[in-house]
Amino acid sequence: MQLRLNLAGEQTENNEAEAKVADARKRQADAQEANAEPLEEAWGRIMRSKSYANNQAKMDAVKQAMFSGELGREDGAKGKFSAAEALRLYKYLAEQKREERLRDMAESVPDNYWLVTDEASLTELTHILDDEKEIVFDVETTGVNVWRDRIVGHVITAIQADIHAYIPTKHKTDHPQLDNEYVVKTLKPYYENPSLGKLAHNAKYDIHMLDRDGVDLRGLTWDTQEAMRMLNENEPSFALKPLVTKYLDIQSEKYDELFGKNTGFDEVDDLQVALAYAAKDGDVTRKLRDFQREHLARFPDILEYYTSVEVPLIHTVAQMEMTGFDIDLEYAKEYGAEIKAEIDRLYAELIDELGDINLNSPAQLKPALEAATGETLESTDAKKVLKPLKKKHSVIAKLLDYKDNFKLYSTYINALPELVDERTGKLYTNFNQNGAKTGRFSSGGSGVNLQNQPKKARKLFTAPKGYVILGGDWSQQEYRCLAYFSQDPKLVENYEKGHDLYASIASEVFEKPIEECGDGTTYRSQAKVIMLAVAYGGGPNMLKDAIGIDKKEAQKFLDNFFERFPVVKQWVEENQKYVKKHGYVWMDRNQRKRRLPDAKDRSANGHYSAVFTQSTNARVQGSAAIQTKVTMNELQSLCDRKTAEGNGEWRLYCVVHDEALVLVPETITRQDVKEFEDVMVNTYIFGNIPNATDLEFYRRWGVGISIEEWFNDKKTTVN
DNA sequence: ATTGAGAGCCAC
DNA sequence: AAACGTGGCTCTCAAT
Repeated sequence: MQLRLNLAGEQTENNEAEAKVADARKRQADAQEANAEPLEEAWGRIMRSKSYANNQAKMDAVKQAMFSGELGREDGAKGKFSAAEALRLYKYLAEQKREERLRDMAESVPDNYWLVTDEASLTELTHILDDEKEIVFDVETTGVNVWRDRIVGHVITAIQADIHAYIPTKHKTDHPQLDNEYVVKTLKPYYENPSLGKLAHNAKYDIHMLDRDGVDLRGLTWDTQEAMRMLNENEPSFALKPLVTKYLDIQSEKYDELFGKNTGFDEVDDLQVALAYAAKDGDVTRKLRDFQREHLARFPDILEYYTSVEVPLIHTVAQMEMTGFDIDLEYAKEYGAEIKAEIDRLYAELIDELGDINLNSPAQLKPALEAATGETLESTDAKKVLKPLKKKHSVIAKLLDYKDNFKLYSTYINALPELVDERTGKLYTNFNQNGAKTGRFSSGGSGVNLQNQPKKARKLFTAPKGYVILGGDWSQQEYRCLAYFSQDPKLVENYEKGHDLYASIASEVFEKPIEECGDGTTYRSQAKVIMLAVAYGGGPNMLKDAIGIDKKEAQKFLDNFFERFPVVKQWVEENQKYVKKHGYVWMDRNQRKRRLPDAKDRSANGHYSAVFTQSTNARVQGSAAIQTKVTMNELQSLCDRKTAEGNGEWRLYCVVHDEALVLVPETITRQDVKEFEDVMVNTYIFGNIPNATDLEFYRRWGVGISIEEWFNDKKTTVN
């Protein structure tokens, strides 16, 4: 869509507006004459309609415009004014407002917003940059997909000089503009200069886009989006405009509302409009940073953590995302066909038994299943409801089998190959370094979440030729964190002596000698779940579902645990007390908070609330996430160092909470593995609790090869 | 056709 | 005495 703008008629604008009003009045009069219903009456009728209630804000805008005479009825409108017509008029009104707004923007560009479209101006800008310590940068693009879209212009704010420049390079316009290659070449030394500080909002996006143009951005000092996640993880939106409106009281329209949802910025043909919009982002990003820095200064530990861990992590994560994933398409095809055949077979058999229903519809499935089994089902939840009935009814066993296969096929095996990028042949995902409110990563955005790939799907992820994946899994990361926080002597001793934690817990909780609680015993696996329940703040309901026992027994296990580990119990209670009093809890070394304001309110009426379990869980989960993040930055340094040694490229590959993977040349040595392990184990330690990590090689992710096995096989192949 | 809520289920 | 953490994707189903 091209934007229709007429900026030539500045002087005639008033006349135009007057003419518009006159025209509207005339049409309104014509229409009223046609059906003789006064506007007041028509609106009185519409306001009683359901449509009005559903679209009140829009309707009110139309109503106001009609009563003020700005807006009349539709062209050629006949008969009674209807709610449907009012809604159509809203669209017309919104479009008018939009065009008016764009005109205003173009006409009221501040003097310190520079449109740079010739070499002399760009040179002048670079001279200003030579004197700057810190700049804001932002790239405008054809869209929001970093793997597909391209840069169409650069925003640079020179903070000291208070100059906000927009350098368009690929706008579809008759206006002259500089060539992108020339601009990139000119700005590259500034973008890549680590001692010229850079601010941005969602810098990872711009880092990716610049990388596409061969620029390795360095010197990032502040990201206003990530900073906001430090200041308030409960913020409803982390987009620049809502934040600026909320905290700086600077109004700004959303991109979609100004330019349309699927409009690339290159389609903005009026460069004054482009300047007004783009340069403002640079301007407000700097203001937002100043605001955030002032507030974070009150929490020096958070500020220190933010600048030393979160900010460098942005570059680390961008590097990791750029690595991408090789997907074994052949294998996916074969394996997919196999699963599909199994799904079809099971489907046919199930339809025979249950009738012609949609097995994926819980609403249809529940009654059909009840009829076939004679059971009364609470839901069709596989884990909770169906699994316990699996042995009793073969149809349920079959259905569970079907569900497993269907999920595996539709979400993973069949879906992954579809998501491979045609340009590079790799699969990409987005990692959000503060996607979870606890500070954990989330992943997804392009249809693939790398953090919930089942083992069977991980087999599709292969190392490229000449490379192998090296993975490290922190052993019991969150429980070590729990031991550290609580300082429970039994837990601490367990980790200091390197004993089997689950066996120790089983022995305590079930009062059995440790010999009966070793690997593979039910006691041990149940102890594992109990520990999980404790760390996640789970109660008896969660535990009973997890191990398939009744609630009473689950409660007994929990009681036993807390009786045997009273220090853990005390620590959990302290967290609850703390959150009740303050409305938040701290992560490890006060690096960040988890704000749970409901805890303060709820305490007034004495009800137990989810925030109490969250208060313990957030501390454990959030502190573990800090360990992962600090270590990731070190792993990135290790990769850079190893790559610089010249024996092939090392790259960060993926992170899944307590698991970090790197892609390394298959010529990797035992000494290299030792260095990787050192980084995993020694970068971030929870006080007196040592870390441990399980290392494995993968040709296919999920099919582990032990370190010994790898090097022994190597020897035989080399010889 | 597109959108949003809810159910369900994958991971740690 | 109670009580169950953090995400994202696919599917259905109903509403535009």
